[in-house]
Amino acid sequence: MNEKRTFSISELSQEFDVTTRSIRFYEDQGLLKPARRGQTRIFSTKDRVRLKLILRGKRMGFSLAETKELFDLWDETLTGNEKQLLKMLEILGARRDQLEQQKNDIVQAEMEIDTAEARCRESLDELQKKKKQQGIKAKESEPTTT
Amino acid sequence: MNEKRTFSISELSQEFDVTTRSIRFYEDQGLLKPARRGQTRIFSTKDRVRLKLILRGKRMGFSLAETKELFDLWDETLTGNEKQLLKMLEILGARRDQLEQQKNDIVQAEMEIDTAEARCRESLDELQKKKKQQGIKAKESEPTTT
DNA sequence: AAACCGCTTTACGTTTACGTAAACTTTATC
DNA sequence: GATAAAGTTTACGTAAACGTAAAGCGGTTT
Repeated sequence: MNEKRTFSISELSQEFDVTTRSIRFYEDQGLLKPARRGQTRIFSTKDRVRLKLILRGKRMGFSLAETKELFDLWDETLTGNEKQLLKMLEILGARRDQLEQQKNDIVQAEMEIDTAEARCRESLDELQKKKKQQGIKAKESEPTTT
Repeated sequence: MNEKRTFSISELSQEFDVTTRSIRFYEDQGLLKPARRGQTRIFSTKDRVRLKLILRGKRMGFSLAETKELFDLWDETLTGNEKQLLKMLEILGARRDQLEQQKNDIVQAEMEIDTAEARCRESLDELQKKKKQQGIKAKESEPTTT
């Protein structure tokens, strides 16, 4: 089940198009905890998943600190203290609300893009018409070679 | 049609829950262009709309620079140069793609929240059962007062 | 007139998320 | 065994987005 593949820093770097510097930084901030063989980092599939989550979080506007908070909380949750579990549920609820907000934002943005695009096309059409008109005028005033 | 109401900096600050410092900063960066009566800023409804767009942009992970780029481009677009219009359409298309990506991210996030929540509830249920078991044991071993 | 309020500018400080360079070790290749 | 390639640490630099004083201006309330 739990795949036991491992990854080098450059493999992950390439796969997710992120610099090794960033990956090391994420480790430094406690978001990743790769094993070590001597000095070199060895990333597990769990690390890989977390990296994916980090990047998605960024795309969604989450700071690294926020993402780390979630990771930590999730780890604590696994130990199963009741208070932790309730807090986790609370936070998950908040996340859900946030996602709703983002969905609304997206819908709004899409509508605005629609109208903006429409206006652009209108303007373009008008320009095209003017061009054609000029073309006709030009032809009318063409000197005849006969 | 075009409402001619105006707003003070503190009105906007309160309405959108953003500091006056931020608003001034947005102006400084060229995102807002309020009129002036003497020294004091007077914001139009257009400024208000732009502020709303700025904030939504932030929630969606856009930088101020990106938002400014869009504003500027849109202003230029109004002058109606064909090249500008085409570029605008291109950028709008890119935005659309980005929104699609964000939608996917949201769907993924929602799924993960679902499973996380489910696990939390399972853990809680188990804890509850254990509590009940202990309760029964406690009753069984209660000394009878008769 | 004094004190207060809201607004202003100027300017230095701070946090986040890396970039970049230097110098060093480890691993692979010829 | 030299040399390149990939990895490492250390450390200083930077851009973005404000925060946070400090000090001044223009009304108005007492």
